[in-house]
Amino acid sequence: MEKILNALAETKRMDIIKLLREGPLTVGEIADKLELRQPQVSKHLRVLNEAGFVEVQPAANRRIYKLRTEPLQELDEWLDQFRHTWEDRFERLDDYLIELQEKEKED
Amino acid sequence: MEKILNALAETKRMDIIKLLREGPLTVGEIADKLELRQPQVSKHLRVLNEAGFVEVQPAANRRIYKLRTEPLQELDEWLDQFRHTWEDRFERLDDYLIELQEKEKED
DNA sequence: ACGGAATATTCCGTTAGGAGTATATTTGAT
DNA sequence: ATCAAATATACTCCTAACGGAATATTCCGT
Repeated sequence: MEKILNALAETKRMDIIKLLREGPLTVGEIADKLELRQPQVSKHLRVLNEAGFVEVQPAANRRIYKLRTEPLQELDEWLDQFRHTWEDRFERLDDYLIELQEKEKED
Repeated sequence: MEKILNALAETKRMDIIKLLREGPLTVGEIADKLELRQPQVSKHLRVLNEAGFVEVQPAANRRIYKLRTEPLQELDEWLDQFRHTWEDRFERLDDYLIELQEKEKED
């Protein structure tokens, strides 16, 4: 999960992901469309690959990168644990303040 | 969105978020429970705050930090654009390979 | 007003990561 | 076998960010 978030938390990599939503692309094409240098693209693709965001298909000279959505699904599942929270969360802050005062008295 | 992801993509901050799920806590309590030094906790809370993940309630000497789920909701909404993709995505890779060969012939 | 506790901020050293350039590697074409 | 194109890797530089220690700040109790 940390790897996934780290991969996403970088503008250029996020751009690549957005771009690959429209379909697979070669390294050179990505570099052209995003106006990045080829080495940077390769490096970012490496990170994305290690986080599971892309898969590679060699085609002769080139390598075609295709988006994988599994990491995003994982992120979605991770969010599950919070979904109930942003729906029926009751205000615990007031309770906590009282609890804190109780502790004070004990000392 | 970048701020949100950046805030999440850090182990300690993620730990703080997990911890705050159980309820609001003071800085000192967070430091104790996670075995972190107080200044680091304050710094991480600063980042979390700027990303909208926490709100603060001063109580005398202390400051009680409470989790906000809005950024997570934002993340959830951002994921929407991919949800259809990981359901009914058709294989475009083969098509692309053919398309690539067409381009070759043109040159 | 003073002192202590809780927290925020600052300064510093160290490290991780991104960008640029050059180079290695692979592949197809001739 | 050689060459050019596409890509990956290595090296260097530079900046951002984390961690630690010290200090500033705020607040309450006395």
